[in-house]
Amino acid sequence: MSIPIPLRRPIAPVREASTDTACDNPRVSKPSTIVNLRELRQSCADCALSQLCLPASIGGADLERLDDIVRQRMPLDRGGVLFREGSAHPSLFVVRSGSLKTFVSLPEGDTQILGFHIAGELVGLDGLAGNGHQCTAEALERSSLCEVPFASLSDVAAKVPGLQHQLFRVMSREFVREQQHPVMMGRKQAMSRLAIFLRSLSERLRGIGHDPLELNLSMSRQELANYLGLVIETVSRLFSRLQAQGVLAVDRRIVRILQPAALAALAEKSDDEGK
Amino acid sequence: MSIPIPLRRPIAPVREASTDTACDNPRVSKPSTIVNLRELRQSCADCALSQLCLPASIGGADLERLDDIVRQRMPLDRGGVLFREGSAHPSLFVVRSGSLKTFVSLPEGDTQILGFHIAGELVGLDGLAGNGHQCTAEALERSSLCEVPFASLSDVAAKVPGLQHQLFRVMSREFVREQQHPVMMGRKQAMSRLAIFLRSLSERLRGIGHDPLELNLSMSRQELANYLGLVIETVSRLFSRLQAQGVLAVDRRIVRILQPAALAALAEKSDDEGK
DNA sequence: TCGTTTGGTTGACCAGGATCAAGTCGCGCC
DNA sequence: GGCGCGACTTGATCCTGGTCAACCAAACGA
Repeated sequence: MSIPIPLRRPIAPVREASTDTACDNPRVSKPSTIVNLRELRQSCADCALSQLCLPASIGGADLERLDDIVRQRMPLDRGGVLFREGSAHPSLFVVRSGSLKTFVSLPEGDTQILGFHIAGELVGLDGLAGNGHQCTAEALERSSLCEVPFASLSDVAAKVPGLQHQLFRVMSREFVREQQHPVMMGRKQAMSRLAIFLRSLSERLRGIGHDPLELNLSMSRQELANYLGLVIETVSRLFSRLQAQGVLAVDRRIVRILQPAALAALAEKSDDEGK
Repeated sequence: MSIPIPLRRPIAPVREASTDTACDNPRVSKPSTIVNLRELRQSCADCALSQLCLPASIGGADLERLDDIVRQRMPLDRGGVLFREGSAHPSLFVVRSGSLKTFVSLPEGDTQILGFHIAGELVGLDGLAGNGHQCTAEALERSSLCEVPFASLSDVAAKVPGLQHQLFRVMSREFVREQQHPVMMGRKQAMSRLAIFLRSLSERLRGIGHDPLELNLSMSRQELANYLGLVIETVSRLFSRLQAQGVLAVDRRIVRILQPAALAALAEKSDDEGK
């Protein structure tokens, strides 16, 4: 099954004010992709995501060393590519606002989406093994990110033990998150898969202070189906069924969870027993 | 779908000589689970896996600091549990010989196998996020491992930049390996899934110097089916079909790849086109 | 040597989800 | 407004893989 990759918009820096919601620090005002140190330090210290991100439990002086190497990227528009499979000079990215997908391309022209990434989540861990990035990361909507070139990160982490430790923590956190994907795909009932996905997204939104019952899906049905290992028609039917049962209120990509308990039951239902 | 977890054999240390094949260094001779420093240093330096493992590109003096914290575990028998979901004091493990599976338990009593791990591979990355291990690791056959308590590892990595770097590399390597699981599960044709698995295992065996065409499966059909997101009968039928087509020679758990090209074609066949 | 057990294979049948094919809706554009 | 397009929905049909059940064979113990 192939996903038609939408045409890429140019990735050139955009100048107008971004629509970030997760952070409320000063806007970048220069066309450069690297803001000056003063602005940056402030951004890490003030960032609403700092507790989820690298700065967590790092003191003021050490935080400056981190600031030295963190680059704040210009916002990426929908379809903008953060990195591609095989690209050298890998970086670690933290999503500040918006959302991305990561995917690999398969021999016959198919793709497999590996994950969706919302604010506070790391992207690019696959690039640290020394062979460049192993997947492609693309924005699902206008998104802003912080970039940490891996080479510098490694250096600074060696000098700042707290950062090293936190880096291990967040890497492990992403590793565990990734493990949820095969758990979901292992379910043989399509309904379970969707329910697991919705609950997981709901929890992640809660983690960044959003209403966990109001899901604003940034991915298309096609992308969601691909991620779930289903076809688009099945996903569409599942949404309709959940809407008919009163579990969800679905309005295009806006999904409201009306009966969290019912959704949980669907997610946990095992494959064999009572279908 | 539930996997019946086999009865655990006692995990008590066993004294007789182990059957390791990957390493040919001196056998542990004391009932203690920690061998003395002299023996250990030698083991890391001499270990056939050192290039895949943490010592890679670490010099003599630094290697000793690593040796200080690496514990060589008594071999685990089939069914022996390395760690369980939720267990505190997480460690990183490197498989020296044998093989393990990692899995999570699901609400309704089901399980999902997350991966099979052969010599040279890391197990336990899920435990570094600070909430203990998030899955259970169990030996599929008699296996020996090296253990690195994460707390000490973190300390030493802070002092040995080369180790820190190598640690990032191997973590990323395991991260990428893990990403192959959903790629495989995303295929809708059962045959593709099995073919992808067999090829991947074959490649991993090649990486540790084994014959890549002679697969000695250490997991049961049940475990394999669970990993692939299929039922045991389907897996059994697939093996029979591949045998009938002359692609494989299957004798219980010994699988010989007779037509690597045919297997590759099956693995890469996309879901839509031609069947 | 024979039961017994455990793991695996094979067959018959069925159903859930894929496929194929029409619609429908929302939205930008002229 | 009306057109056209892409994203999504819905229906009808088919087929792969799940289910249920019987069978087989290697390993083990009495």
